[in-house]
Amino acid sequence: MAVTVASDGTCEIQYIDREKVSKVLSLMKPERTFQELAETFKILGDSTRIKILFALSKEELCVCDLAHLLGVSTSAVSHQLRLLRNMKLVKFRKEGKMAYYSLDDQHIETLFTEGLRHVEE
Amino acid sequence: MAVTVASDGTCEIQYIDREKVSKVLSLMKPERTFQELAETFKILGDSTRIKILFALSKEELCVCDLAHLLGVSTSAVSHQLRLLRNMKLVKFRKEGKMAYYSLDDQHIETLFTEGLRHVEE
DNA sequence: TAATCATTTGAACACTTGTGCAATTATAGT
DNA sequence: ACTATAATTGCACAAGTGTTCAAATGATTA
Repeated sequence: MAVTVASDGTCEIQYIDREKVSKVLSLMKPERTFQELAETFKILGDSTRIKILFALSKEELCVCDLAHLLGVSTSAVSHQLRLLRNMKLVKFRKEGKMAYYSLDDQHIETLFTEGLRHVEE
Repeated sequence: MAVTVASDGTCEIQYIDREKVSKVLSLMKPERTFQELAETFKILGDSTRIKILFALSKEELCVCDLAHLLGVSTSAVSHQLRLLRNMKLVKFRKEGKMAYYSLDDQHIETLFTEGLRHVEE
């Protein structure tokens, strides 16, 4: 066995169960899938955003309603809404000065319902 | 209507649909629940950790196997494993020099299976 | 046209996070 | 005891994140 270390820090020697590793390797999803998966979860990994999504799953609301509901500034809510909009998780409709937001992806709702089940045991 | 702004930046005036807001308010979960939910998703919100969990859902593996599988350093893997250990998502068994890791929470598996369904459409 | 207000935006900031590096621990073999 | 090695750990640092503040935008009303 060679006794060198790859420049990227990955160990080159050490013990490896080739059989297990190649079996798992064959089961791995493409890199892109894992990245999208991580991105999806990352969006849900913030309590402000979770609360926004939860609230919108119950009712269509404007920015100010959301701000009141969560006890944060409208600016903070708006920044997060933009993120959620870019990820196509919420949509909005303009009515005069107001912007009414609602969920754009009910998949997400089942995802965090599943998460709730996990947290609430 | 008063025209002041709360010190915390929350808008005090602006239009609020009291009925909708109080309805949603009554449906909100306790703060703690949202935080735990966010924490859970945050853990899944990193592709290295996702891959580790995915791999471990297929096979019990040692740190070096994981490092090879993912193409990252054992140090990086170990750092992440500690996180996952602290969150009680993985467990490990020591055998000689090796540490064999496996999933400790199959709930998580269903969670990211659900996530996969969402990503893979 | 002014004034008001809901919302958005950009810049700045403190804070968090993931990884590399180097040192360390623990176990096994010689 | 000495060496080798699997894994862990602490430190440092670049990159990323969430919020605030102030300014800007766009719509409504006087």
